[in-house]
Amino acid sequence: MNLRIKDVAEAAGVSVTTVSRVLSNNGPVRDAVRQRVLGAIEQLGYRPNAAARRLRSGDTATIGLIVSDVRNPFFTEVSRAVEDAAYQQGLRVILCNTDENSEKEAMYLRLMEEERVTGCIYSPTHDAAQRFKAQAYDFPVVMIDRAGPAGSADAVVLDNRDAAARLVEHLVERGYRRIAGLFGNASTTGRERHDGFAQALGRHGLPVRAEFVEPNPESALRHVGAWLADDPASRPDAIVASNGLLLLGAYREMRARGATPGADIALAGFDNDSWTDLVTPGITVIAQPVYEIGKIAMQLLTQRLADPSMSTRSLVLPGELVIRGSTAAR
Amino acid sequence: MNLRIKDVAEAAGVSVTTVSRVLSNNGPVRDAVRQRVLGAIEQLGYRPNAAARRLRSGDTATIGLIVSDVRNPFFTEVSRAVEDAAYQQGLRVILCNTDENSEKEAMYLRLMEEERVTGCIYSPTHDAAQRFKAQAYDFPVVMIDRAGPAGSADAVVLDNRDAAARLVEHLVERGYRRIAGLFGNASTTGRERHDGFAQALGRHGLPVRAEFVEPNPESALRHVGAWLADDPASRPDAIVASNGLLLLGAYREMRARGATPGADIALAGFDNDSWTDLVTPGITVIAQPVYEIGKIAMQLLTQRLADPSMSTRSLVLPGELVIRGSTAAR
DNA sequence: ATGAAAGCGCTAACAC
DNA sequence: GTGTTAGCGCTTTCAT
Repeated sequence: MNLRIKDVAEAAGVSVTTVSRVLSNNGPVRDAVRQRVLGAIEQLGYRPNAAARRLRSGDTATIGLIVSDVRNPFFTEVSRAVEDAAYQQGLRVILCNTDENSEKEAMYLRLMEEERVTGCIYSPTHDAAQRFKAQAYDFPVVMIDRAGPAGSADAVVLDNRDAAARLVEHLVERGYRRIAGLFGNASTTGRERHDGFAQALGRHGLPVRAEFVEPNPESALRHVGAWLADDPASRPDAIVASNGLLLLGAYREMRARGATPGADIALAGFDNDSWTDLVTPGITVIAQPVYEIGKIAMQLLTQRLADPSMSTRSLVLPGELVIRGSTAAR
Repeated sequence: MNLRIKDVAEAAGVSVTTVSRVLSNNGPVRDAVRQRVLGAIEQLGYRPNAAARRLRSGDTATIGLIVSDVRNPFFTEVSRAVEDAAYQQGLRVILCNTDENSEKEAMYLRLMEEERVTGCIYSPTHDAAQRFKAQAYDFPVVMIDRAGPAGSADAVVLDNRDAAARLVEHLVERGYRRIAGLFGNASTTGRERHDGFAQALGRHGLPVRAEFVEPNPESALRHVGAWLADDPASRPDAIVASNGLLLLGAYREMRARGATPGADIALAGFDNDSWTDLVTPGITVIAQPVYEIGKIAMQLLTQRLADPSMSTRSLVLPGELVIRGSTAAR
């Protein structure tokens, strides 16, 4: 199958231009001729060479998607949304996992440049987001989950401060007073959620107990373990986790130590991952419109592509507080 | 940044050939010259054009990964394993979700051809697997999770019959007798697991109650709902689900109807998805070596690329029975 | 160790 | 409505 467009042209008795026009469905071709070409393509089993096409046309029809880890259900869903939207528009997706590692991040950004991607959807670590210079790239970038400094790039993010504050309000209303929080140390998101958390506690004159940790279940295990080992009189009566991975670790550690969320200590956090309503009692969470975030990111990208001069936009979506048994009234 | 290799050559005062040699790190270049070229690249911010490279070299360094849905935790993990292995070897990955839809499947296979992928890792629907002709493709294909007819392509799969049989043996040993099974109707895997299930029941002289259904939680809901509505004397006393999605649906429906797995009716199935040991009681499952499946698939692919004449290999991995409370003795 | 030049397969001017 | 041709940016003989 090392057929070239020329072979098709000969088989159909037309020029390569005509074949090209049929393939890309642009430019005038008589219907009879089109059928003849299509027939030849079919019969020979010809497949246009994507690399040649991209080189010549200067349009790669490729978008890059850089996330920390697809195994995080948040990014699993986002990536599916992005891929659905992309393939519908005839765009190909290159998916990269950075593991919150700045070296991988730099390497994948370089990969995007070499691929001459049409655009890129990017979830940067906090440091990378601060340093990010959109002008350094020839393609538009849409940040998701985490934005850089205002105006540095289009972004779609959650209203993190508000969501974290609502979690605190809910806990306070339910009678909890010694509220401790676990926040991811790698992302802007973690900081914003911390700020909303701390401010809300401050409004109630409550002490702020917070840790910034590596955003994985294991680090949650350690910190929650330490908290639970505290003197019962002073240990937290409620724990908040700033993302699904930390929430999972916190839950596991509580169960491992025989603590029932909502009975012994309240537990709440971010991300309505499927396990949170499967366990008993269910876990109170801030649900993010996950699929929508991916979909909107693609829309922002498409619009930016259509009009590069448009001013930078940041879409802030509200989280939804889903109340379950893990924050039962004291 | 519309720099070409020629610009780098001029800046460094060498020929494009030399720059190319430095870029691909092959061919002799004096160290002083190499440094000069590297400096020019760095200073200009040059990035080689991947499409041009691929077109000229004929090597796309790209592998295709076709799965039904990355949101299925099995494929999430597999895809992460494949991507890790691929990027380590300097290969790019194109990920496609077919949703068990044969049109999408055909379209993505065609995409692989146009991309001139180096190789492809593919989880076909049952029908596509039967029809699959490896000779029709210019690149090697490794099937995962589901194999085609013997010898049609390299494959890495679970020992499905054995695993399903062990699930049945376990249930019988625990005192269950009216065992019903839910099996995916789209994949070879579902059939094999059904066969192991049915044979094991047969060995014990037990009746076979099985349904082939669309492999998603919703269809499990319906069937389990119908079973639970049965006359208590004749309704199943144990339910087996042939993959993680069906198991999840079965679990939800049981809880919705107030049935506790392991107390009222036993529940067991495939895929050690994270929720299965979070719920109480935990769910007895066959755990698959998921990350390893992806990793091995890449190894098979790499070896096949190194020696295309090698005879077709099918790697069959054992599942691990993880016993939890959902199959407590009656 | 380095360079000149051909050409990968396609699309887009431009001519007719 | 169709064809001729230049050239996208790179790698790879083949010379030197």
